[in-house]
Amino acid sequence: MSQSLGRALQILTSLGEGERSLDQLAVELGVHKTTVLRLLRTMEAERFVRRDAQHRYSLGSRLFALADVAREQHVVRQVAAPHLRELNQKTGQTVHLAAWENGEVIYIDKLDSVRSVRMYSQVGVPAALHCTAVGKVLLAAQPKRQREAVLQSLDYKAFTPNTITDADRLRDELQVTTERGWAQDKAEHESFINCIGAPLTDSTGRVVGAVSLSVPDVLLNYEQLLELLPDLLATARAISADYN
Amino acid sequence: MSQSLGRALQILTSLGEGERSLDQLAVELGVHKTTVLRLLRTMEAERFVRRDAQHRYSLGSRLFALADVAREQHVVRQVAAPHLRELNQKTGQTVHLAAWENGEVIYIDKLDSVRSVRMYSQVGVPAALHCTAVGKVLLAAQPKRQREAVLQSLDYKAFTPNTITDADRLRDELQVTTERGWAQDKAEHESFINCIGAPLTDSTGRVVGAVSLSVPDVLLNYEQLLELLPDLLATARAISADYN
DNA sequence: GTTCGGGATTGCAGAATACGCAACGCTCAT
DNA sequence: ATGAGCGTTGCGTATTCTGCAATCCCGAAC
Repeated sequence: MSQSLGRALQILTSLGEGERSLDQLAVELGVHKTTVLRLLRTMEAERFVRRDAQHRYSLGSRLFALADVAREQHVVRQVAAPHLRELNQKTGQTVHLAAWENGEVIYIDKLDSVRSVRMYSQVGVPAALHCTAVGKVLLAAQPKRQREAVLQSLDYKAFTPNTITDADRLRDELQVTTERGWAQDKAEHESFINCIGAPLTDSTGRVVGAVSLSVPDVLLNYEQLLELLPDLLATARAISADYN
Repeated sequence: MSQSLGRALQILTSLGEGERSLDQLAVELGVHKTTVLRLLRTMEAERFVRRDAQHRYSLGSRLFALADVAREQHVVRQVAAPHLRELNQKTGQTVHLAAWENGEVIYIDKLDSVRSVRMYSQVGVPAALHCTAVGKVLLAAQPKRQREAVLQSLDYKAFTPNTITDADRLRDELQVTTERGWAQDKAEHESFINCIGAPLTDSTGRVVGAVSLSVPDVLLNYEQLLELLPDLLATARAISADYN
């Protein structure tokens, strides 16, 4: 592992939370100002960070440019996008697209509900594995070894009273998920919000992503949400079919 | 300057053009595979890159997450956004927002024309300084020393027959720009596309950005474009006023 | 099932590189 | 004027990075 690069990435992450001055960053990383300065210089030269007139640093424009491509490059996203829009319009509810990345489940795309009820998901950020529909779908699809490893290492934070908080119950839940072909989240992550999620597969049957519908209780109760299941599954199938 | 960090940024830039394998990257950078591997590992750990099952590397999700914040953070963009939308809707033409960053002019935001005539600008990417309205506005606003330095170092690439190709003529043009308070681009960057641009100032009068309108000749000739000048200037004033 | 080959990965020793110290400079405020 | 608070620079040291060579892994071909 490269030390200086690691620190540089820390800097970027930190700048993601807001502007910083030179030694604010030095203190945060616990290194000498000089070190931070040299890293910032390097990143500034490539426009990964920018420095304003008052010598405050923030994220640079090369980052937007890259991010736009990164998003587009995501093959899953490309083929899924039109179908997600359709599902979003037909149901009027919040639609999520997520993919397995590097031992985590990451939200790749999000289409908000027409009634903008705020949800704590964000594109590019990892989803909890034990209490989201997409998390369960993707975890259930992992090879046994990896799945077990993850089951053991999760911290099972209880977000709501319904959250599954131990490996055994989650293992059972994954089993059910695999068998019926979709996952549920009955207010396990956010109180009063239920979700259902389905897997996306490539031509070989390998799971490459997950789609989900999220609906606040006040709009539809869980049984009413289930009436949208056929739409969700149809969307998942359509995306999978497009995904040659 | 940090060497390893520099190489890491090169890797990211390269991945921005598409997926790469380990030694594709090694060849591209002209370094040993080991070196590339260590850098990739570090970035993978922070989700700046991801690796698929076939060991091909691509940009990771941390990047989207950061970019979203970066864009929002851009103070200019925040206050400008609603006004730009308004200008875009009123005129129906392509609107650009750009800012000075680090010796370059970067497009921060772009709202397309309703008639989607394609333009070669892209958010996050630098604009040419000698042949775009935003470039002229922002260059004209730089302190003399820096302005002169830039004037000398530009390469004055001739994109069209109208492009200004030497420092002296550009210096005059900047002079005019400053005096009348707005800049023109009469098909200097793309043939058949004219632009007008105006500066955004903060409360102290310092120029913090530029807005421009771009219209293809087939829709409006230059004189007709000038009829939109009051709208452009009004928008620029409104943004500047909001920018406390 | 075995062998082959391409690519990824690891250990290691040498050397370039990044590190932190300390001194300097700059700007702003008192 | 004077000083405080930051940012910046030069430089010697040793830590970190580098590239080589050997090894491993995985899939393909026989």
